[in-house]
Amino acid sequence: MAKELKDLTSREEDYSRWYNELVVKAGLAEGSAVRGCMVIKPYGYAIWEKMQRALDDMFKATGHVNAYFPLFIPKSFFSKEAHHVEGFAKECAVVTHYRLKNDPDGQGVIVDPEAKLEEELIVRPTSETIIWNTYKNWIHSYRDLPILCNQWANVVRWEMRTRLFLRTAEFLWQEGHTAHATREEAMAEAERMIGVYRDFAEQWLALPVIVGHKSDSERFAGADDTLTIEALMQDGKALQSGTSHFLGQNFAKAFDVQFANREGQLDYVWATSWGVSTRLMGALIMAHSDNNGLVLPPKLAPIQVVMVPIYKGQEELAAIVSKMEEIAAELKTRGISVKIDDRDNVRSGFKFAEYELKGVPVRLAIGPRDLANGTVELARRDTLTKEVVPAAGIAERIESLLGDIQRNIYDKALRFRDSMITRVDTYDEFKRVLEEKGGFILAHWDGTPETEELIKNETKATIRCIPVDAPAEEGTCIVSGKPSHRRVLFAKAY
RNA sequence: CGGGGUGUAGCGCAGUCCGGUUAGCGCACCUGCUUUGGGAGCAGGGGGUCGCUGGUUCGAAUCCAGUCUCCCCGACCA
Repeated sequence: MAKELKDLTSREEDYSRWYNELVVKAGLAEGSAVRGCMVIKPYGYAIWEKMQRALDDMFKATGHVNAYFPLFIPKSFFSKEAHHVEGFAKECAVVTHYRLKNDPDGQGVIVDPEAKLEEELIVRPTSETIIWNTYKNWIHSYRDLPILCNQWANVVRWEMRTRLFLRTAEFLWQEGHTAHATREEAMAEAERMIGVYRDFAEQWLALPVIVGHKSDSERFAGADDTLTIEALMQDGKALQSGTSHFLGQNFAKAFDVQFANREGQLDYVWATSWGVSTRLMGALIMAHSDNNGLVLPPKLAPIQVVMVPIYKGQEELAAIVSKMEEIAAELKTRGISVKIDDRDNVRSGFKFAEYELKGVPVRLAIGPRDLANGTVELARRDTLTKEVVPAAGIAERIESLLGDIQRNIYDKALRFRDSMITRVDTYDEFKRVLEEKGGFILAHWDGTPETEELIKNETKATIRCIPVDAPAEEGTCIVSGKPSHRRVLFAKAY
């Protein structure tokens, strides 16, 4: 039987197809009846739930609480912050009516023209406006600050082109919105949260990221500063995986949110917002998968250990399954999720391939030979290796193996990422590296939007970020030759 | 929104150019037997408003018009 999955290839087009096919075949998500939207299937959603839980814990640990704000935002809210509306107006879904009626001329229903809304409602593309309209009522004194809220929600952005997980019309995310008494406190909050995202990406997704500031032109609409984590995919393209914005007093001024400070004077509050989305699922898939399918970090795998019996006849199966249940019980007391696949309508070889496609980190096979010898066959997904080991002490061994796999996946991604960072000093070299190798490029830039725009138009590469840990280094811009004080990070991006 | 492709069984496709038996094939599914340490074999069986709407015709999956979906590329964007 032919392999279901195409080969992973570095050619851009094929990589796109491979990604899409993998997402569908591994049972993560599929297209929907509505253009640009997706159905997240139970297996994919289970991964998202694990991400949610881990992130939520990290938010709580940094003093945040959850809240919920409306899906619909009155249109007028968008005109209050000029940059914000410019950034989002073009891609919003708009509710204009509130009722349907039977079509008088035939079957089906039509929009009732009588039911036109006086003010249109915008389906939230992000919630800054409605939240700041609400915070206005919550904040009167410095004693009301800080407000540290997070919202888990869906948002809609009517993008022209969509891709499963990476850019869908509707997507799931969390958005934190905080209000502070001082500029310094708000800046510290924005920096703390990008740090939370970096830790989450590295420790849970096993994904190394580069933290930095966005350039003026890539900054969030309405922000004074945008911090980002940038990850590298296996095809050499970058993926913005999370952002944290310092909003200054822009939204406070737009929504007139003032408070009395300790000195009894009125001042506008300082704000941040930060978010990560189901796009992280795309990052997870593209960063680690191989030709056999997904490779999931154990900490996010819905099934961490799968057990496949190898048997002839019902009696043998019963004996093997009973042994497996014994091991499974022991694993469960250690908090490890286990599945025993005792289906008798597919053969073991089929199951092996299927769980590899789904990225299950550890596989245990037990056959009559193992029963006789007191052994099990232990296979790991990340290296595709297997060995026969004693059944005694297997739970402990698996627990430590899961940790090894988590580390190994991260280390592998880190080695790849580091091998794909190239320093260049001329524009010719820049173009050559981009063409032949891809990945991140560190180069000097004169800091002007004109140069940035020119590079983008000529090469499709953008400034992913100005890394926070970039050492001061005198040099000259690769395009204009003007002086530069540090290198910035370029790449083609999703 | 521009260019290209696509839509026929749960999935993947052929058939469309050149209209004409009861619309086929592979996988999956069901039944039986044999198999089982890396995607099993044989035999039998079930499953279709051919994306939707309208038109041409004695007759449309096939021709014409309109419309929608999904995929790829570009612009936009997280």
